[in-house]
Amino acid sequence: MEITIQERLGQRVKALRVKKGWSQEKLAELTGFHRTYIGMVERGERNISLQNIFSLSKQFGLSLEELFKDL
Amino acid sequence: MEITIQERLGQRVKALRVKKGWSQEKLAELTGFHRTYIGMVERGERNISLQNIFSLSKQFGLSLEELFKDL
DNA sequence: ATGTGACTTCAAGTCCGTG
DNA sequence: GCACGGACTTGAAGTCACA
Repeated sequence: MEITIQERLGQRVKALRVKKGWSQEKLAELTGFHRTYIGMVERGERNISLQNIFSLSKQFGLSLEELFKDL
Repeated sequence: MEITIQERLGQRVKALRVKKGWSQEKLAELTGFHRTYIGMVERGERNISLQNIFSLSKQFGLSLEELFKDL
């Protein structure tokens, strides 16, 4: 079973979040998303929209290009 | 008025499509999207999802990183 | 060959909770 | 601090007739 693009992005988001020392709740608070949604995104269960991808990348201080680097 | 991220992506998609010599209808056929949907994406009127962004990037033979380069 | 408004449908995204 | 579930509301996906 191939890993999907949303799972790959989810893993990236989780790695970045942990690196920042943030809980899912903290990232939810920073981005304005719901805490359960962050969890679903990290598990690759949600097909996130461009706007929301952009919100996450900004929170991590990354461009979209950087966010998707080697993904 | 700032240009939005979806408008920037739309312009990028259009530029890539034109460079390939494709009409919106041709790109629609290749990606499986509706012709009018392609137009709306190019005009930045749709908040496109990760899956659909990925479908477009594959059609252009680009990685997501490349698609978002300097965007 | 493309722009636009108006749809319907179903997934995105929220909010309550539990172990 | 996180995964998971049920029951919501909102918004993207996808289509069409017409200009």
